[in-house]
Amino acid sequence: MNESRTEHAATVTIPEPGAFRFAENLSYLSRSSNECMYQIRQNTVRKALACDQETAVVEVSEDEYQHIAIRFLGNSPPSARMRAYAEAYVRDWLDLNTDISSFYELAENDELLRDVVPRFYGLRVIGIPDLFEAVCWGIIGQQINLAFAYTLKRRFVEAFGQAVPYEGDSYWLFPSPETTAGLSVQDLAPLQMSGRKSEYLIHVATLIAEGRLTKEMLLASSGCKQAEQLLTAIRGIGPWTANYVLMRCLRFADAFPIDDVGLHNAIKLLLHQEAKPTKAALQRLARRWQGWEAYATFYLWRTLY
DNA sequence: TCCCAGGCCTCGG
DNA sequence: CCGAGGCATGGG
Repeated sequence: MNESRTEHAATVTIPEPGAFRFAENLSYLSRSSNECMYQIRQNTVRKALACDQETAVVEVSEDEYQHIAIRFLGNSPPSARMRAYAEAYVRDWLDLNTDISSFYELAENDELLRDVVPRFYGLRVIGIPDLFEAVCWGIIGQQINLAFAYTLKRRFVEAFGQAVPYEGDSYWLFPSPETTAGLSVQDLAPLQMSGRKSEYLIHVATLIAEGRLTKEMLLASSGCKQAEQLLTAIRGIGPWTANYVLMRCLRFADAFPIDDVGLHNAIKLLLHQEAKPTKAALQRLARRWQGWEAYATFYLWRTLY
């Protein structure tokens, strides 16, 4: 064995659930070369994590026994807290705790999913475990093309986030709500962020920094609809952003961004139609996805890359 | 130049 | 409740 210099038993392994393929998920993670929150290299993904004041860079890969391996890079061994945090983070990120077999069963009888699901077998809804990051990504992505959204996110992260260095590269931690709450619209203008979006970001940062919006609060809702109402009451968060966040961060399987233009385009292309589906057509399609709207949406999005 | 992007808010009917 | 207009900018 050719061991590297990190000798502090700093690997956590997680058995993969059924209907999971690491490569398929890595393929989704690779969709933008402009992504700044992690780096793909060969068959692994590297990312900075922070737990309390402690930071780490981890490399997530798949070992030969169908386990996910989280290896801590760097010379200082992670604390027990950090190890536990990293495992929970990766479980959430890659959705390792969800049994999706009933989604796959449902897909077999669906005119759209019947063909799509086998193409991307083992793909999970990739999460954005941090609430502030998820809301920001939603707001940033409103109304602009995805390429520009990635650019805006990168500028925001590199201007106000924290770099964790490893082997000459910077692994970025997302800007904190506290830092963002202290910014002004003028601070964000040089990033080419619109004034309106800057207001939204700063406002939601303030809510989260003050503890007036938390994941616990949303998870304690009676259901997806009530959680959606909590979110859409916030300026800058409409139905699309709310459902996007509920899907990617809170992991409501029935979250459904029905207004999403990407979803509309995916359906149009798959059905070889001239026009995008009407709202009524979308509702009709989604009736069969009940309880799994988020997964259905994510798989349909996947067809676009 | 024009239109579309992983929308949302405001305002007038 | 519903539709139109404005927002800012990049990319095809």
